[in-house]
Amino acid sequence: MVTRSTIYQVARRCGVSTATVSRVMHDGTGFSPPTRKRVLAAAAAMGWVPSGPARGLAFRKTGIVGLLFPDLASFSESEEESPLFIDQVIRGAERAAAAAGVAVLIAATRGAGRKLARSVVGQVDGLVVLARSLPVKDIQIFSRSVPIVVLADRLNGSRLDYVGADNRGGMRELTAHVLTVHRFTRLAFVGGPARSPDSQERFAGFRMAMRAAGLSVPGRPAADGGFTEAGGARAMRALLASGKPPQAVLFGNDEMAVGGLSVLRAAGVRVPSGIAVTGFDDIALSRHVQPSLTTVKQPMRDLGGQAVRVLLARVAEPASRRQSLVLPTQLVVRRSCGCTTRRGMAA
Amino acid sequence: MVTRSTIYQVARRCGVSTATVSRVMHDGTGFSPPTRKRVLAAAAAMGWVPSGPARGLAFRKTGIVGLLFPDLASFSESEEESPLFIDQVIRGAERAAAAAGVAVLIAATRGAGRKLARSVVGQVDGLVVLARSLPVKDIQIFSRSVPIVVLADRLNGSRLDYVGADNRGGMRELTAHVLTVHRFTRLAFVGGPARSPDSQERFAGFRMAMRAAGLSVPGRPAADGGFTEAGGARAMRALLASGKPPQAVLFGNDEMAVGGLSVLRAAGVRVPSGIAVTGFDDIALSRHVQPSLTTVKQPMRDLGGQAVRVLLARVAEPASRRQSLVLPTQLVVRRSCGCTTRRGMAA
DNA sequence: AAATGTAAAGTAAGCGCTTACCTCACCGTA
DNA sequence: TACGGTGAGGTAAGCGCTTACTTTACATTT
Repeated sequence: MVTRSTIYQVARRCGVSTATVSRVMHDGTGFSPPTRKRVLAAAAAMGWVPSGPARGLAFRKTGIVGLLFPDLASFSESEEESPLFIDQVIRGAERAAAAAGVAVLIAATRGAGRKLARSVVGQVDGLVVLARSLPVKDIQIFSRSVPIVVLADRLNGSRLDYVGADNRGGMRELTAHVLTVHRFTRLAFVGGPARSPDSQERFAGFRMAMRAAGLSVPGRPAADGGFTEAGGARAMRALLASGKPPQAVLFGNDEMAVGGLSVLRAAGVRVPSGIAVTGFDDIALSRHVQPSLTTVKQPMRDLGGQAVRVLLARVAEPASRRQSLVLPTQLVVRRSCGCTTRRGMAA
Repeated sequence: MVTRSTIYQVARRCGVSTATVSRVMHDGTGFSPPTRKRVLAAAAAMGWVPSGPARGLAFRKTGIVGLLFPDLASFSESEEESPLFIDQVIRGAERAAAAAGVAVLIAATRGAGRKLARSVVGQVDGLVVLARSLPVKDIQIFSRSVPIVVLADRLNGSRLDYVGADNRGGMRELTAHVLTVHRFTRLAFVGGPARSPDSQERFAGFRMAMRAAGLSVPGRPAADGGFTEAGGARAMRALLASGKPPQAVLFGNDEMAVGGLSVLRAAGVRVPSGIAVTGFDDIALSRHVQPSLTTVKQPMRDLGGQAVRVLLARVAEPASRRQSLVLPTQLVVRRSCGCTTRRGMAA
């Protein structure tokens, strides 16, 4: 039978008051060595574990940070292929949190997740909200109760801390690579959801590079692939069907690029000789597809880690200045763009 | 400034008692429609979010389940390649939990994680302990405070609920495939850590199939690859160096197999024509390596999900009978064993 | 008109822990 | 001998919420 013993029971068992037990447990002062020993022994014998809620109430601090994310997985085509992005973020967050001695409470806000989200908010010292896992309105509301840092897909105009990757710079660099190294001139950019700031920023980077190269700059992405593999495939099919296909297709993320690649394979178009392809994110899969995918590496784990660090900093210092952290991305040249370099060793 | 408002403040604002507010919030009875409206409005206006700790204390239930796992990642060679196993487990757990309206508290118990583990125990209604993330002794101790289900790598002789995959059956089936379909007779089994029940069970399955085929049955694995990619590579090198290499190498998990494959590639040995290779787990990577890996699919996500379900069942019904759930595995035939089938479509 | 029932709302006792404040015994010192 | 100082340890007031038990005010019933 499981029964939590309380500090009161421990106190009784060794004939002291709860205050003394509490003091011993906190390595405080106000007790003699023998007493300490007795208390420790009793606690161990009873398998006492302090009640989180009780401590939380008394301390007004739970030692837990929350991580809210959208349930990408349930929208992905394959149940099995996990959208590594969020897994990595979780890991990074978990590590940074563990380093500070706090645990991470995770919850996906699939659609009607408001109730769960609320309960999470009530339990944590601070919250990391990944991308659009929560309506902006709720983010605002909840931010009255706990510190929140927005991770990726920035909320423009908000006063909340932000951590994200340099989408614009990354895509600019990638585009420039395709433009200058491979000398393609007819590029198509496949975006994610139109209102996603991430997608917008990447598109902006694409435009910057196009403009810098003196090429005509499209006003909008050639297609919207919704950031999913299936969407990428759809977009690719559309591009193939459209009279004169581009020389290179720059996908807004890797998952779409993977979808695009399989459409090209099915259509008998060789990559990169027929059409070059690139992605964004550098998910684990990217180095293993054929041909391996040229992409921009998002420091996913760092994103999670930094988000938690920024969060904890704010928890410790609520009045500190707003932080907005833009982590650098890194161009990862593999085969799909036409380079023959053998970087990013294929497995 | 972030300030949590309390139920007391909400009560004052609309001139009722805290009891009334609480009742309204719980959709209870004992208040008039107009009162209800006032309370709701006040709560919304103040952005009130119930305090988790306070509820937890009062209810003696937090609505959180914990998931403890070993920090595989920090031991893996590459920082980037994530050991998908645990990511999937987390996802499965998160989903099952969300379906029941509870959140998941995760924490890796890297070495000195006892303190964090303790605090997790204090915060949750129940705990899933993945593999050997906690010393058996601690599992026992903590199980006096909260229901615990052991996930994978069973604790033999324990009275705790258990959820795991059919390692023995899976490996038996795989071995039989290699034996009968491909007619190899010189097989080598590369195990994980010697004391890992998972590894032992897989080896047992291997032996069963060998015995059934009338072949000589080794007393111990041909090598110990520690379940890591690097360990698998080491093991493969050892096998190559050992005079007469086997016709097929059955790795105890996919990560080791991947390590083995790269060693073979580097050594110029073709797979499967030179040496056939198989894995176990079916991590996402496996279908993308060259050649794609024949393996046994562990229902990783299900494992996490079922673990949580079993846990919640026990939380709801502490006295119910001990559950021991062994989930079926599934043979996934790809190219690395010599089959030319084109199942498990390569990406 | 008194008795009874009922819906609405308040009172206050916890839940398990922390901690400010207090008591007590015992020490050294003037 | 009286007194202040000090270390050990106890008391009890919260922390924010739930809920059993009451109270109050009417509406019904006899």
